[in-house]
Amino acid sequence: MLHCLRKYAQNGVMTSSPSLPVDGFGKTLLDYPRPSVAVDTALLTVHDGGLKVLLVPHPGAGLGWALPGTFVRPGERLADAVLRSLREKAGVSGRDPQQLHVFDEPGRDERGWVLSVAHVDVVPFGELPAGVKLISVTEFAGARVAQVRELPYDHAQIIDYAVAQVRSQYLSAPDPGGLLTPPFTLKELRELHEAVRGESLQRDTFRRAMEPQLVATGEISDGTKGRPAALFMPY
Amino acid sequence: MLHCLRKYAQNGVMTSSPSLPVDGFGKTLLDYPRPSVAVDTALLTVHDGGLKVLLVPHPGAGLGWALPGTFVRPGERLADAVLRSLREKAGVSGRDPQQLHVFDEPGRDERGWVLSVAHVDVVPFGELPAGVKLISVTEFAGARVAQVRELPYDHAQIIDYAVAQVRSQYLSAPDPGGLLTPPFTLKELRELHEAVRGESLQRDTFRRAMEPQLVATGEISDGTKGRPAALFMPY
DNA sequence: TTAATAGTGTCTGTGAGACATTATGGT
DNA sequence: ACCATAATGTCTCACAGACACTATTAA
Repeated sequence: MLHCLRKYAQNGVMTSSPSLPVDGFGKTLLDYPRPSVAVDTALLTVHDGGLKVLLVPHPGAGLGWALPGTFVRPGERLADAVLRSLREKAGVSGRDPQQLHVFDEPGRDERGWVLSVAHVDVVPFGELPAGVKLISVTEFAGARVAQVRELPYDHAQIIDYAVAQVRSQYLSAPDPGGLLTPPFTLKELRELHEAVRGESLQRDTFRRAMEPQLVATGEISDGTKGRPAALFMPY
Repeated sequence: MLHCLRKYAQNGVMTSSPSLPVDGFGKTLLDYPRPSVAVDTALLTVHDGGLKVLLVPHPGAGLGWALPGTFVRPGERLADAVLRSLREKAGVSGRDPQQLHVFDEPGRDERGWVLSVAHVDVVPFGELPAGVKLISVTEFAGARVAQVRELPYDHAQIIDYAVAQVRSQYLSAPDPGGLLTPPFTLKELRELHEAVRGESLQRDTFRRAMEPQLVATGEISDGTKGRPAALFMPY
C-alpha cells in the first residue's frame, strides 16, 4: 500500500515536499481519496448579429457535441488548463478565462468521481478557425440551448451561467471582452452590445453611458453612406 | 500498477461503474493524477454592531487560527462537506453554503496539490456555541482582516470574497441570510443591514426600499421608549 | 437637393436622498 | 405636558428614456 502511495507521489501529486508531510491528524494527504478535476469552458463569440457558443466533438460518444474541456494537470492553474483545452480541442487562443461555478453532483459523470470547474471566455469571431461548430444562444428564452439536444454532463447549465455572466458584464462597460478591434465607431460598439445582450438599445442613451469610458482617436470612419462617425478606443 | 489502481477504486473513487470505463483516449480516469480538493468556509455573523467571521484552531500548527475546512469525501456534495466541517470543527449548523471561488495557486498548500473551493455562509450569533473565536471584518478598509496575523493559505482572501458577496446581497433584499428571527421592526432590520454593510443607512430611504418586500404582521413592538413600531416578516 | 447617418439639445418621469412634519406610545 | 421614537409628506437633484433637431457626408 505504501508503495502504491509512492507511485502516486512520483506521478506528480507531491510537488514541493518529498517527505510526505502530514496534516493535523497525522495522516498523509494521499490517505484521502481524491476526485478527478476537470475544466469545461463555454467559449462565447458574436457572429451574424447574435451570441454564439463554441462546441467540439464529444470525445466519448462518436457523435454529439460538448463544451471543450480537459482534466487539470498537477501544478497547472485552472485558467491554464482552460487555455490548453481551448488550444488543443478548438484551435483557439482564449484570453481571460473566468471561473463560474464548480459542478459537483454525484453521478454527473458515469466514469467516476469528477468535479468540473466551469469557465467562460470570450473571443472575436475572426480568431476562430474556419468551420468550427457554433450554436446560437440568443434565440432561446432564458439563454437555454435547445439547438443541440442533450449536451453531456452539465454543459447546458454551464452555458446558462456563461451567458448570464457575459451579459451582466456588457451592461455598463464598453466591450469588456475585447471583441472589437479598436478603433471602432459607437454604432459598431452598440451593435456588438445589442448582439451580446439580445435586445436593442437606445442610441443616445447608449452613447451617454459609454462615451465617458472611451477616448476619441480623432479619426473618422469612411462615410460610405451618411455622415462619417468618430472613432474611439477603450479608455 | 493495476493493483494500485484497483486499490484506489475500492477506496471510493469509482462509485457507479466497476468496469473501469474509459475516456475518449482509451484511458481510465485513474490514469490521470488527481488533486486533493478541500472546502474552506468563511462563516459570517453579526454581533455587537459589526460583521464578524468565525475562526477555528489551525489543526496543523499548534497555535494560530484558520477558517473551518475539510477535504471533500467521495460521493459528497461540496455544500455537504461545508456543512460537515462547520458542524465538526465549529459546532455550528450552517444553512446555505454558497460557492465563492476555487483557489488553485500551486504551492498554496505545502502538503501537496490541494485545490480549495471557498464558500461563505451566514448564521445568527445566537446559534453559535459559547466562546467561539470571532474577529471583526468591519473596522478594516477593504474588508481586509488584520486582527489575526498570517491566516494560513488564502484564508484572508476568502474572507474578502465572502464579505463582498454578503454585502452585495444585503444591498437590496431584506435580510437574505436570515439572521433575524421574525417578526422584527424596521429599526432592527436597518441596524442589521448597517452592521453587515459597515455604514449607516438613511432611515426613510431604507424603509421605502424594504417595506414592499415585507409583510406586516399587524402586531406592534413593545414601546419601552417612544412610539411602538410595527412588526414585519419577510414576504 | 436629397438620402442617410452622426451628434446634440431638451423635456419628462422616476427614484434616491435629505429634511420636515405628524402620529403614538410611555413617563 | 413632555419626551422619545415611528411613520409619512415633500422638496430637490440626478439620470434614464424618449423625441426632436442640427450637422456632415455621398450621390
